[in-house]
Parts: sequence; C-alpha cells; structure tokens
Amino acid sequence: MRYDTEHKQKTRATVLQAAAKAIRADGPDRVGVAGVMAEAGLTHGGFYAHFKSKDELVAAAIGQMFEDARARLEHDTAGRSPAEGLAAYIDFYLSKKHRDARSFGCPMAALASDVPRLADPAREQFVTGVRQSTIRLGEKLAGLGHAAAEAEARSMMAELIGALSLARIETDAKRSDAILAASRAQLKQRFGLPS
Amino acid sequence: MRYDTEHKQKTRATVLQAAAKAIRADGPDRVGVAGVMAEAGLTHGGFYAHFKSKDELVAAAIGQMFEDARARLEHDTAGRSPAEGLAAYIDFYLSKKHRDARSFGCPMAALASDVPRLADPAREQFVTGVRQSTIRLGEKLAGLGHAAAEAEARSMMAELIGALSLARIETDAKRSDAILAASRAQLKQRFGLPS
DNA sequence: ATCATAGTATGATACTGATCATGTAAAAAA
DNA sequence: TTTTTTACATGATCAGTATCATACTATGAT
Repeated sequence: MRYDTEHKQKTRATVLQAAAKAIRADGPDRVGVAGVMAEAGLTHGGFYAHFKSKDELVAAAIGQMFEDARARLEHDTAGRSPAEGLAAYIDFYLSKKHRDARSFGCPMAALASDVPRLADPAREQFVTGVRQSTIRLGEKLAGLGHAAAEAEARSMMAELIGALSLARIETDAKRSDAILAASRAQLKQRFGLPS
Repeated sequence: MRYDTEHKQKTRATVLQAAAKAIRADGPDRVGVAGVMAEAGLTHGGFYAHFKSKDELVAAAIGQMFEDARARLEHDTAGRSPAEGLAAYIDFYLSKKHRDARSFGCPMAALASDVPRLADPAREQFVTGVRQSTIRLGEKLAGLGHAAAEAEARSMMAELIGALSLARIETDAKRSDAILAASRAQLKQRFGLPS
C-alpha cells in the first residue's frame, strides 16, 4: 500500500525507540530483530527496508539514546541557576526512579560494559555521545565557577555512572537506596550544591 | 580413563578460569560452552560432567572473579599503612594496565551492565561479591579514621568503577588517560592519601 | 476504474549454540 | 590379566536468530 510520505520515517522512529528501549533493558546481544519489530507493531521482514543490518540498528539506537539524554539534561537545568540545575540533575540521575527505569535512562549506565564489545560504528556512536555529555557537564561546572571544569566533569560523571550501576546491581532495596544516597550527598557537598 | 583424584578438580578450575576470562572480555551472552572448553583444551561434550548448565558456569565464574579481586586488594594493601595501601590500590585500579586488561580485572567494571540481566544464581553471586568488596573497602577507610566509612566506601567504589568503565569506553588514548587521572587525583585528594 | 508502487508480511535458508546420548580409552581394582 | 570405572570425545538434536527472496495490499497517479 502507499502511505503518506512521512509514514516510513515515523515507522523508523518507532522501531528506533523500541530498539533503544530493548537494548538498554536486555543488552545488545539478547535483542533480536524480530522482537524489536514486533514491539513496534510490525513483523521482521520489513526491517531491512529501514536498516542495513542489526549492527546499524544498534548504532542508530545508541544515537537516539544520547539524544534523549541530552534533552533530559537540558530539561532539568533549563531556567535555573547553574547550582540549582546541577543539583536537580544529580537528584534525578541518582533517583530510585532512574535506577528502576533502565530501559529509558542514561545509556552510559545501562550499557557501560557492553560498549567495549560493540561493533565499530556503534562504538564510535557511543564514544561521541560520552564526549559530548562530558563537554556539556563541564560547561555547567564552568558556569559554577570551577577552574578545572573538564577534569571535575569527568570525575563527577564517573561517580554518577558508577553509583547508578552499583545501585542497579544491588538487589536489596535499602542497600541500593544507600548507594544512591551516599553519592548524592558526596557530590553535592563536593560541588557546594543545594540539597 | 581414570586419572588421579585431583584431576577433575584441576580441570574444573581450568574451565572456570577460562570462563572468567572470556565472560569479562566478551560478556556472558557471547561466551559459548564450546569456546570455553576449547580454551581449556577440551571439547564441549565433557562440560556437563563439571557444570549442570551454562548458567551455573557463569555463576561459578563470577564467584571466581571476586575471589581473585579480593586477593588483589589484599596483595596491594598488605604490610602497608591504611593510607599507603589505599593509595596503592587506587593507583592500580585506575591504571592503564587495569583498563587494558578487561579479561582479568575487576568484575564490577567488566560486567556492571550485564548483572541486572543475569539469571538469579549468577546475580546473587555477584551481589554477594559487591557487598563484601564494599565491606572490605569500608574497613580500610575506617582504619584511616573515617567516621561514615561505609557511605564513603560506597561513594569511592562508585567513582572507581565509573571511571574505569568510562576509560574503557573512550577510544582515544589521551582522553582515556585523562579520565583515569581525573578520578585518581580526586579520590586521593578527598581521602588525604599520598600520591 | 485501473495500474504501478511502496511499505510490510510470509516463508525459507543458513548458522550458531545449549544440551544430551552414546562411545572410548586408560588406569585402578579384582 | 581381566574387569570396571571415570573423565572426556563424538555426533546429534532442537531452538533461536539474522538475513533474504518473494508475495501481498491499499493507495496515489493515470
């Protein structure tokens, strides 16, 4: 059948979002083309009209994740002072909600250990995303008046990602909450942010 | 044939080490029974004389990894003051050598994002390993005279694991080194450790 | 109204990988 | 020396999965 011009684009976007969700939840290896297409309400056959291969899908989905994450940072910091914006972002990043929403959260925490095993295009896509995230965080810290903003941003990102990863590993709710709380407190104190 | 009594144990240990190496390098999903057995110098058939299933192998391999990591911490801190021991451990953990040796390094950094997707026995094994690591690090920090040693240990582990993960993601050597350096400096300064 | 077309569906192929049934060899036990 | 036993090898099965060839269908163009 002949749909309107944007139909294919919309379908592609739907497939991409389904892939981005599934990949974060189940990892790139356990995600199958057929499953993603089914989640998007389609069958597996049409897949190759949108993507050359599964690898290409993974790479594109990673790009999508970072785009969504960027929007999230913008949203949390928009219209606030640097200090308040950063505090809000830390509160979100190290929240129970974020911890329990692997499918939609930060790609770095969701896929950290998968990245070194990814095929090149997907990996490059990821590296680009990480670099840009670092730069953006560095800008916020520079706005806060930090001198070595880039190094601070790297260190802060490390603790954010590590704490979220550990909180997702821990199965005991109280202990997991404690992991998040410890890093929230530490980061805010260190950067003199309002709690 | 009938080997001496320890033969089977030795074989099992060899298979476990091969699995522990492969799982950290390639992830639990890309590791196959046949490949692990081949690496151990055997064929795939005998596998089920040692392990009930691949899942059981993964769980046992994770236990092995944490045991090795514990030995490493002991080795680095033995016979030193708490401050010097901790500094030495941080230097190792955030070294280029550790970054480039995923197959043999810290299981938390190598498998962080795989853990929430693991089958229950393997996951419990991992959680136990993480808790014990936290406790041991807390003891070192308590020995350093820190009051809230447990919270400090959690925060420190988060930054260690996050920094190593990020350094392994970054493909550019200089940037990757900078990630390690930023967290090394930050952690040592924060805990008043010798550099 | 008819037809050509684009977006999907159906079904097939080829491969990989976990698991299991059975065979084999050599040393210990008789 | 003969018989067991045990650790492992061989080969088969079954399921899952990426990819591709082909068929279908409803619309926009004629």
